[in-house]
Amino acid sequence: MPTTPIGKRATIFDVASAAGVSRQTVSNALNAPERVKPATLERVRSEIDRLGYRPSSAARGMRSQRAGAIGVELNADGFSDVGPLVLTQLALHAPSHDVHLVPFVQPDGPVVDGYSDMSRRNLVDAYIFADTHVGDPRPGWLTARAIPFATFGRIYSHPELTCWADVDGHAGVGLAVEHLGAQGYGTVGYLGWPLNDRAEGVAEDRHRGWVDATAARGVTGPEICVHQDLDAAVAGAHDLLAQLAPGDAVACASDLLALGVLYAASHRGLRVGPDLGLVGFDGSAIAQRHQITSIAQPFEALAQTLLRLVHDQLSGRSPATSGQLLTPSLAPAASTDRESQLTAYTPIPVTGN
Amino acid sequence: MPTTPIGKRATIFDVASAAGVSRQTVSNALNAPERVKPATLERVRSEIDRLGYRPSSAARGMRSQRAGAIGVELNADGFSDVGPLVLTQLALHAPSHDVHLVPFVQPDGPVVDGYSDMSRRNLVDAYIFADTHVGDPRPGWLTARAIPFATFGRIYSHPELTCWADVDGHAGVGLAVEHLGAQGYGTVGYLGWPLNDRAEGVAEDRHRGWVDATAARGVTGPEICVHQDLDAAVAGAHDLLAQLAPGDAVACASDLLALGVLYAASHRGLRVGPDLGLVGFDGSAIAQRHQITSIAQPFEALAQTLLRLVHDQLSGRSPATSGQLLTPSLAPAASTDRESQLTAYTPIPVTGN
DNA sequence: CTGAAAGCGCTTACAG
DNA sequence: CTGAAAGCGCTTACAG
Repeated sequence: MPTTPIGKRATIFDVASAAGVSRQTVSNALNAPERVKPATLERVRSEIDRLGYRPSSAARGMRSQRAGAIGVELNADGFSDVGPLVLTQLALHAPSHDVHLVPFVQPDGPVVDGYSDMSRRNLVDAYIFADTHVGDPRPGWLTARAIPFATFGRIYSHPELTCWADVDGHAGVGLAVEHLGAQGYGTVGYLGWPLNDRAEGVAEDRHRGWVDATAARGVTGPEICVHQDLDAAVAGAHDLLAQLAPGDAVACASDLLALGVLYAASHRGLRVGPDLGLVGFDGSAIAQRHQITSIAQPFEALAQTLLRLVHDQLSGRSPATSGQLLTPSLAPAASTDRESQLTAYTPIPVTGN
Repeated sequence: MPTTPIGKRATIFDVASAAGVSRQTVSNALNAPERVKPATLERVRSEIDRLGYRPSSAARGMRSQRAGAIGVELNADGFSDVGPLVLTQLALHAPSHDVHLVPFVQPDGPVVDGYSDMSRRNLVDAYIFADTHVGDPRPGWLTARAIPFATFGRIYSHPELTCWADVDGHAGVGLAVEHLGAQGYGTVGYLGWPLNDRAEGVAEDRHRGWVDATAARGVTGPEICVHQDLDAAVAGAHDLLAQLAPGDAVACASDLLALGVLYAASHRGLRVGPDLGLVGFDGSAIAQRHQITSIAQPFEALAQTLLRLVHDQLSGRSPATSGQLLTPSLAPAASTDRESQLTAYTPIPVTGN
């Protein structure tokens, strides 16, 4: 296979001869600048800039036995998991940790094949992945081989592991309840997910946030749990709204569930904002599109934390003593504020039931 | 920085001595199997399997002067561009082209910095990116340096370049119109984007699909163009529906616009399906969630085509003589079929006028 | 069909 | 503070 020419790169040798020093001094200027006399350093650096020199990734990796890369597993269906937003933030911040990302997909669910292959080729030094669950083979396999990794979401298969970062759903829903209280709404009901659902931990985490926050207010409210589906959300919201009065509010486990509340409320002649408080969760496109106040996931902090977790392990630094819980923030939508003047309502069909 | 031990990998030397051959023979078995005697090949391969040997990515890259990687630029906002779905498909099919992906983000829009840096480090051999536009510096910069690349979307800055793959919006909207005709709907109107919009080419492509398909039917219809925004879509849909009668239909440039039609229709007491035909475009989560028939983008074919385009260039093969137009497919939603029995309607508020 | 030599471009010891 | 030597693990010529 002939290689397409891509212009001659400058090598460390070119920089060394241009600066009148040896190759090692250039290497030191890059990797241990404190060992180089300031005047020499300055000269070397200016030659580096002039020639546009960058160390060859392959040569550096080969000598140092580090790929300088983090494998990131994507979900085969292209949704959820280490979602697009986290991946974007990871890609944005990877350079500051001196690594690049290598995304990969395993068509047959959470197995270990892809990890085994990439590690054998020394393609990556560590991994980031999401959606761990009881029975997940990945944390155990990696741990047994002392391969560094960090996960988005608690590691339910190995509660003793601390190399995870997660959204503090408890605090997030707490924020939602407080916000609704501060806006003057009365009882705050909850539309959430079944507690024994697939994403068991997440459902419970967010639910307890509502339990504790409403308990703190001294006023609890009705709750309904439904699966992550629009029709189910609408039906659940009707049940919930039947137990609430105008001036009350609903906190939701997700923006999709909040959209269901929006539909059901409208069907019942309730205006979200003036008549009913509503806060979703995730800060997703749904919330933005329908102007629903939401609890925004801290994607940037999540990405930075995950990168730091693997970076620390790669540096042999002592691991964190506990998982990292990151607090989401309130993303208010002006038009669903209590004071907003909603005037236009458009009826809309929802199929099913 | 001490390195965390990750278990001793087998090297080409281990395989060679285990199989009783020299290192080059192992290399040949991997890279030019036809040059190795079948019996020897078999013996080498069985040792490779037994030892779990994989060539070191860094060593191979250094010697062959190929990174074996494709840089993929992601949009800084995490949406659109080479979307999550294309990226997933790229990651899924990259191994069959013997490459891995390196996603990267440029915080300051479509510049050339990231490309320059990655190429200087020999981190990737080629690039894939999206959203080219008039004045885009990337195609010219890469072409001048003979760095291979392929784009998702036509290259408006360099019409002579053929290294692109795109969705055939013309054919897609044509499919939509034909489907609506086959279902027995009458006039087919169009809710699209302004033709001089940012995504100029896409808007025009899809619009002409409607023009040509309705002309072929011998019955044209009303058209309205609005920006990609739910409120604007609802307003535009009202204008459009005012010019249509029950039994007519609407084809849309996107699923979000189709959602606007769904809302406006419901507001006017029209049931999508029995009273009004509706087809969106993109096969997005919106269409699935609201059970809107849509034109699904061919993400897998797109990814495979993009990989093939860069692979051909890297192999020095003759480039394609024209861009690759991929035909999307109809993704019918049973509940909005003409014959469906829609019974449940839920009114829903849309904020803004 | 198989093997001995050279070298890809760095960094890591170590010696001055 | 700076430099000469060695070697990371492969593949690419080339010689047998």
